[in-house]
Amino acid sequence: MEIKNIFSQYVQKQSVFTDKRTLSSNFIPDKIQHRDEEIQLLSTIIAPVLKGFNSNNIFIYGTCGTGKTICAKYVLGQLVEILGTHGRDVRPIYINCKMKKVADTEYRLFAQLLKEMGELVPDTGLPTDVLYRKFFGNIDSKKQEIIIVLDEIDTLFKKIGDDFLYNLTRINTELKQSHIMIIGITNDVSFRDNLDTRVKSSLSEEEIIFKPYNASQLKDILTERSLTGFVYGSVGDSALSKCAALAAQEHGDARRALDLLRVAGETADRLGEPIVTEKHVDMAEYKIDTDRMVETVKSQPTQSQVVLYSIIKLHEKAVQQKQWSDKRMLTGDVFDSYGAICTNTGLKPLTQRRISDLIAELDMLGIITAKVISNGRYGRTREISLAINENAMQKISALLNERFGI
DNA sequence: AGTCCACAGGAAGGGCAGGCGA
DNA sequence: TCGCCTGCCCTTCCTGTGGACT
Repeated sequence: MEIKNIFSQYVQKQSVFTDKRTLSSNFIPDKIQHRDEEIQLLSTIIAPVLKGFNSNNIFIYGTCGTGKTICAKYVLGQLVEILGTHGRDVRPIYINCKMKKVADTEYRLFAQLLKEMGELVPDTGLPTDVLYRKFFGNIDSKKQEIIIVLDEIDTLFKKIGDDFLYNLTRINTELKQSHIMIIGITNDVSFRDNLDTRVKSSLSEEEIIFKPYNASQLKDILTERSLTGFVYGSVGDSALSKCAALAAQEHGDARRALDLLRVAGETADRLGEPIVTEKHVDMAEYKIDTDRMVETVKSQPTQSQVVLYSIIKLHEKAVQQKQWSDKRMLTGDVFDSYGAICTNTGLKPLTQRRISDLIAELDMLGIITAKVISNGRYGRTREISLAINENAMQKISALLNERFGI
């Protein structure tokens, strides 16, 4: 079919969507359902800012998709609106600490904070304390309240420790005109316990816990969003229930529920069907998992991809030899397989120590599972297995075969 | 109870790319 | 341009570890 025809057919075709943006997990609706208490508590803690008083730092805990980020953004949005009318200067800065190469080191965190304040600094080359001073100078240049939202703060803590938190809170004692407030958002409930005592005491923070949504609450959220996102009557009630039920199984994850509904709608559109049904939700579930995995693998550096490729090759070999149940993949096996692939492709091999770290990273990403086990006198190692579905595996295997296969 | 294996994982340092100031 | 500084990635060296085996 000619491209022109594809486009013209697309334009003529009826879509189930009216406004797809409202089905995105980043979309902030006018009213957030089933989070009244949390929003009220958050607002109460932040409220002193309205009178120019310093407010406490806040830590928001809750599993994935429980509305932590959206509520924080919602409340800050309202605050900025009200403060604007009072002529006060408040500046919320949102940083996602999980973003690789963006805010995953202390240097990058401060570079990102400065960027958000309109000051660009080089990616490398400057001492970190120079960035501190720049940041300090920037915020203290006028009277203002800086509210820094550090999303997924536990990821940054695991990587670089808690010095950055200590430094951020200590800045307040030196600021003459301004004040910094920190809102930390984390999935890790034990996050605070792992902090150093001096950081804990300098934080003086309040805690808010977001409980997971249940299936009925998720359905309410989906119903509300579907009213603005879909053509009236184009989403079956059973499809909404299925999205809610599937997401409820995954720790009440609203993000997941919205993704499922949106992709189910896209699937129905692509098939030219006017109503989104359970069948589309099933197809969406499979597609989301596959796409996410493939994208994650694509974004990995070469060496990580080779390590994953060697794990896939070992897995395929075990399946071929029908030894899958009794043959386990260990770090040593992966390193040997990796070495062979490097030799064949002419790639410079890294050391086993480094490969060990890369295996741990792949585990963190959920592409593989690597469990530390002890085989008694046969040593302590990691038992490795793939954690991706068959469809994703085929796509990833083809992708890596093209790059590293011989 | 002691030994031993195959690593895990921490610490220190080297090499590299890139920025800064003279 | 050059020396010096930085962060980051990686290597090298090392100690620690859990449980099967002796």
